[in-house]
Amino acid sequence: MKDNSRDQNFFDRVYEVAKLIPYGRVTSYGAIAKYLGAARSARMVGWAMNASGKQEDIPAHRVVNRKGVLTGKHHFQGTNLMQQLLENEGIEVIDNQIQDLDTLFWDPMKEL
DNA sequence: TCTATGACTCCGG
DNA sequence: CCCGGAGCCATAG
Repeated sequence: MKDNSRDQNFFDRVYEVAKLIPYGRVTSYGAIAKYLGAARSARMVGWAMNASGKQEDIPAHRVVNRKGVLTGKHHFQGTNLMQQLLENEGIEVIDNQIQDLDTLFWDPMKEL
């Protein structure tokens, strides 16, 4: 057990923020990373999401890249599961890209 | 220890 | 907005 303080915290932070994403809304990795104070570690947020498979309450499908593209849909179980989940929340997704992103985008820095 | 990789983002053209 | 290149940083092998 060395010092699990920082790492564990980072992952947990990401999970908590992901859980805080409102229904029918989406955000970007960079936004979460920035909110956590690791704006330059957007990739790490994605990595945390990858590990989120251990957590069932993590709506990773609400997290997309800055373009609103479902870059991580490939990591979901189903081929189009991510899109299905988003559409289920009333989010229109075309060609792996979220439509009307401006309205659906949820910025933790701005909302929290 | 070092290298490669990636669910990203920013910058210049 | 699209394209190519560079930066960043934790994890895996």
